[in-house]
Formats: sequence, structure tokens, C-alpha cells
Amino acid sequence: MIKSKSNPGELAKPSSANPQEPRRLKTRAALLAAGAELLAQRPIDAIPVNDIVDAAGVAKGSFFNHFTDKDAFAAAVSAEIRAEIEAQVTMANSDVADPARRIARAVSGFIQFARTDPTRARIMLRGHDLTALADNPLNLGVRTDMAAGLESGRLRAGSVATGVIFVTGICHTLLVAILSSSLTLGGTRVLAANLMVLALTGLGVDQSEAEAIAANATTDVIRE
Amino acid sequence: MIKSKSNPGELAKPSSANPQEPRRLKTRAALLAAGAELLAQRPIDAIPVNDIVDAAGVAKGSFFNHFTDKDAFAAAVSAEIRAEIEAQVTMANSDVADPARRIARAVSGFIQFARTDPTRARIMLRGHDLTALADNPLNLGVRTDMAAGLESGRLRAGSVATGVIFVTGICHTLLVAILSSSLTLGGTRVLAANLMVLALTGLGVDQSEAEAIAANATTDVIRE
DNA sequence: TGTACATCAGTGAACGCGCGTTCACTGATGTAC
DNA sequence: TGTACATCAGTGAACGCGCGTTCACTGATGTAC
Repeated sequence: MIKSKSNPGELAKPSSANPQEPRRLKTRAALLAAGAELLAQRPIDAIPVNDIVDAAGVAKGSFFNHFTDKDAFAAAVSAEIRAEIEAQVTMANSDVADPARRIARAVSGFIQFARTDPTRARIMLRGHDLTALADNPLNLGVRTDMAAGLESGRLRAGSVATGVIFVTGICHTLLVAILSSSLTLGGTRVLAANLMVLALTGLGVDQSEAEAIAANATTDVIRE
Repeated sequence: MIKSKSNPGELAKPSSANPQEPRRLKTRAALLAAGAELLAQRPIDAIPVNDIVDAAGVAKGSFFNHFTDKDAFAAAVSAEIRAEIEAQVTMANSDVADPARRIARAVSGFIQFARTDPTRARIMLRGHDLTALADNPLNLGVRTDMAAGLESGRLRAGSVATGVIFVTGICHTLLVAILSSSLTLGGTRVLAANLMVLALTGLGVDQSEAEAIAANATTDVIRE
């Protein structure tokens, strides 16, 4: 089995000049899309390859033309989702400097992702097991903002680690709550803003300013 | 298949005057103990019945004398753990009335459980999937305390639901962090107290009082 | 433009392993007398 | 106390299904001339 180092678990692509590349990509995309639907409902171990290829409309053998095994497939689906959510959160914060506002907008970015693509959001949350929390894209961004906020005195917390656990815990559980309810756009914004107020005041931001930041972030980033 | 309504998924016990009852209980306990060890490492679908009975030192057939199938077995292990953690948290709050202190001590109770029985704590956290959050013993107690705290004006949050998500999210992620690190008793107390200060000040408690409550709860409930 | 050819992704029947579940039998435990 | 018996949990070999994985073959796509 030849593996590409940059795509662990996925079979090596043929040379870039391959005329069959579009055909490959179409099959691969169909498999990943089917995987996203199924992985939103149950973990990879509970999904037979048969179900994946049936949903994708390709032959069983094609699955193994693209992925060494089921776990590599699940990892590829997750990687795709991580890239999407990372892009969305980065975009929400593209020209914001204040750590308090950045954190509020990052949380809002996750919520917006959950609203526009609940299927993929469910997979992201399901993947959050004990080991996944340390080196997460979610955590990395928050850690940077938290460190900057504590350094400048804008935020207050016992340590960077404390602040990161605080924010990611709230964000994670808020996403779970939103995905398992069926709130309207307005209801989602209110719930998210309420939680952000608690989080920001906990981090030392004035009540009234926290309310302004939360209202702004939720109406700005969470949209129809 | 005859099931007892009070023990869904477990096979009906014979009449209470059964002389073989001690023998049954011993086998059952061995299976549940083995299940706890294995379930702390991987989900039930990834654990063959062979592994469970080997670890328990009983024959494969015995497994099905006690449980209708693997899922019922996993549910029985979880129920046992829930009962233990519930008892521990209830005890930590047995003569405390103030909602702020009750919440701090409940979180400390979970942490103490994670320190004394990390294996079972891991299973409890692993089980926390999307559906498990709504009707949890964890959530039920916090919901009661949060409602009382908002009603009396002791705590401040947009709604009971907001406050519950806030506290359970922080507690959950704190437990994950503690279980995946190897902090000393002192380090655990400091991290926990730091987070409780953020949580309590977010809920409207004065900074200095929050610090006192957090210090008291962590030193009192989290012990060697 | 048309035909022969090369390449490589797609196909799906076949394989065989692993695992959940069953069940006829064993033997431990307590009871009767 | 000792022996025969009844009960029921424990046992583990056997079964067969489901599923992951393979591989010889098909056919789609683009190229050469």
C-alpha cells in the first residue's frame, strides 16, 4: 500500500497530469458527501462500507481505490469539515483586533456553521472525544486570543489554560444545545448572546459592554 | 426473551428467594468490572464480547445469561456509574443551601469522582453524546440550583437554560482537561478554583466572594 | 475526421475472518429425608 | 451426618451472518496517427 505523506491513509494520487483526474474527484466527492450524511448519525464503526457506497452510488471496490480503510475515510471527512469551519471562523474575525470581540465572533462563527451545515457540525462535535480537545483548530484560535487578552489586561482569568477551557466548554455545549433544539434565528441569537454575556463578564468585561459585544457579534455573524 | 421492566435490557432475575443469587451476583459483578475497564478505553462497538468475558474470567455464554446483548451491558455499566456519581455529588451538597456554593461544590464533586475513579469518569464523559445532555443527573441538579439562584436574585443569567448550559459546559470540559492531564491534588484544586471564579463572576457573584466560595469548595470536596 | 490503442478508474462477485448468539451439557449449591 | 436429588448458573463448542477487503475484469476517457 502506497500512501502519500501529506494525505495519511489516503491512497497516493497519480501524477498531476493524469487525464482521469476529474473522474477520480467526482467519485471521491460522492463518497465524502455520503460519509458526511452517515457520520452525522452514527460513528464510523457502526457504518458498513456497503452503506457508504450505496449512498454514494459507486461500487464497493471504488471505496478502496480512494481510501486504505474505513478509519482513513472518516479522517478525510473530518479533515474536510475542519477546513470548512476554520475558514468560516477566520473570515468572521478577519478585521477584528479586540480579544473580547474576537472570542465572541469566533463562537458566533461556530454557531453560524452549525446553522448552515448541521450535518457536518454534528460530525465535528461527535469527533470531540477526550483526545481531540488539546490540538484543535477551535482551541488554537481561542488560545491565541486569550493569551493576547490576558497579556494586555483586557481579559481576566487565572491562566491562559483556565480561560481556554472556560470558553471552549461553553462553546461546545452551546453548539450541542443548538443542534439538538430547533430554535429560530432570533432564538439562537438570544441564547448565544446570553451565554456570551456570562462568558465575557466572567472574563472581567463590564456587564454593559459585554452585552453590546454579544449583541453585535450575534447579529453580525449569525445570519439567515 | 423475558425482560424486567425496572432493568431494561437485563434478563429477569429469578425469584428473590433464589439460593443461587450470590453466585449470580458474583458473575455479574465480574462482568461489570471488566466492562468498566474496557469501556474506559473504547466504545462498546469496538469491544468484542470475547474481550469482556476473558477479562471477567467467565465463559462467553454467561454474558448472555445476564444481559440480552452488548448494548444492554453498556447501559448497565453506565447506570452503575451514574448512581455512584450522583451519590457523591448529593453527599457533597448534603447541608448546603446557597445556590452559588451548591454549584461550586457539585462541580467539585464531579472532579473528586474523576480523581478517585478516573476509569469510570472516562466512561461517563464518553457517554455524553448529543442526546445525553438533556436529561442527565448532572443537569438535573444544576437546573434546580440555577432556578433557585435566579429566582432569589442570588445569581444572574438570561434564563435558566442559559445558566445550565454555561455551568455544565464548563464542568464537562474541566473534567476532560483533568482526566487528560496528570495534575497533582494542588494543581487540580487551583485549576478548578480558577474556573469556578470565572463561572461565578459570570453569574453575577462578586469577584472576592467568588474566590472565597471557589477556594472553600475545592479544598473541602476535592481531597486525597 | 475516424480508428486503434493505452491508461487507469470503476465494478461487483467472491472470499474468509471475526464476532454475536445459541444450546445441550456440566457441575456447583443448597435441600430433603 | 450422609446420600440422593432438584435447581439453576456456568460452560464453551458450534453456527452462521455480516462485513471488510481483494482482484480479475469492464469500460470510460483521452491520445496517436
